[in-house]
Amino acid sequence: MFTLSEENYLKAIYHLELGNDGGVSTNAIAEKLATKASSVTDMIKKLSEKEVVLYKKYKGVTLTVLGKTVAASVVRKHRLWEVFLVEKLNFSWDEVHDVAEQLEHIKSAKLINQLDRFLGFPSHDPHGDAIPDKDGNLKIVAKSLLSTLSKNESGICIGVDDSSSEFLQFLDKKGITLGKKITILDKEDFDDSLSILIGDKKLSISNKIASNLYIRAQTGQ
Amino acid sequence: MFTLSEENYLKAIYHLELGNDGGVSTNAIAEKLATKASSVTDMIKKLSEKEVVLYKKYKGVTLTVLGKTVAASVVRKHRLWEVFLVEKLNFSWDEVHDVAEQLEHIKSAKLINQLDRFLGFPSHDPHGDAIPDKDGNLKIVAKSLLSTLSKNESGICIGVDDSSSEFLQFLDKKGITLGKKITILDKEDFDDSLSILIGDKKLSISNKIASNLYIRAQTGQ
DNA sequence: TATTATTTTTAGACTTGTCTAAAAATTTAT
DNA sequence: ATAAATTTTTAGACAAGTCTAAAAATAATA
Repeated sequence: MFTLSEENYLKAIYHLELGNDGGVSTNAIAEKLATKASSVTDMIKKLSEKEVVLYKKYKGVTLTVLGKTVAASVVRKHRLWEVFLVEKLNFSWDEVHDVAEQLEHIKSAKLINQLDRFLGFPSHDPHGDAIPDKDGNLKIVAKSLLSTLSKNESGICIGVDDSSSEFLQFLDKKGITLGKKITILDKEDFDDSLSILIGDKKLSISNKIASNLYIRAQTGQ
Repeated sequence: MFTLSEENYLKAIYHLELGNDGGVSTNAIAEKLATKASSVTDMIKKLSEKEVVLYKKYKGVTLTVLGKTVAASVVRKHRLWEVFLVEKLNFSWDEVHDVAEQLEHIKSAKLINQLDRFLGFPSHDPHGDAIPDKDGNLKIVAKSLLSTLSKNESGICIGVDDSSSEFLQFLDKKGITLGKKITILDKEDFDDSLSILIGDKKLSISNKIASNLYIRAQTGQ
């Protein structure tokens, strides 16, 4: 069994590993968890003894297979609860994170399996992130940032990179939601802003926005 | 804000106060929480400083109005989650307690209000216990133990006193569920066992069982 | 009422998870 | 390649919540 704190460290390392290949640094973990490097070192030693991370002094950590399984299970719970909150309890997608951070630590295999079934075995959370299956495996979907598409290309909006409240609320306001088709009408060389078609609406969005939206590229137009 | 541990103490005191009138003793709390009297004394001091209990050395504790509100809110959450688990996730009534013990500590007013709405504002949990409203008030229903009824009297089964897995599973096996009408056909003087009619079935139950079942007494038969 | 038994509190210690400040190792830059 | 900057670790401290063992207060009994 793992404590709440241990689970949070494992989850942080899990997310950081997806970005970086190779070991995750002490400082990176400290920043992610808003804690101090010395605290991270202490916890890493504990996790290392529990054989969920591989640790060499000054060389950062990597998750073991066991560690990855535990972390994925926490992520799975987090994302399933997010779906529950949005689909069943009418939370908006920018309100779910803090509550899911708490719910992800509830320990009950039956609870999470039944919740999964109750929700109809969803594959993605409200932000478009894939939900790990019972064994911790993720279905990987080829995705690209909207900012990398060229003029006249189009794709389906499948997720966000930044999921801060501000950004999500901005998207709501503009009518940009998961599953909608987006077509690049024009690209401005000056500031890399885009003119896009979403549904039947024409919008102008900055490069910053376009660099935070994931698109499933479409074959053909 | 209250810690998980503080909430558990407040809940324990809340439940003990409903039984005893007057102060709740250190030992009673220790037994309820399966901890040591010395730990209870420590925590009581903390709760006293936070003004959720009144404490005089050697004289036990009582909840303040604030304390009662906090405790009732935890109980409210516990019971709403129990309803959720049974109604939506197909838990049986003997499986819900441990999970609800965890879920009751999740902090989010919106979560619990929306859950309440989602469940259709239930008034009772799966064991027949009333669910406190937002302000912590309980709807009090006159109830009597089945063992106190006389021959030919009847009533609706509305709750259990003992809610251990064993007892609940026993009731399931016998087909005794909340809402069913029970009529006393006969009472055995020798061992106080009862012959009852439940639905269209005749059953013989011991006094121990009858002393753990609550009945809403009916006017007339 | 004096003595015994029980309950409650205190004192000191331990664990978990955190912190600050300083030392050690590693990396970067001159 | 040596010095400077950065990262990481160690050492020691602290708060929360718990424990054991012993002392103090209260309750029960003779």
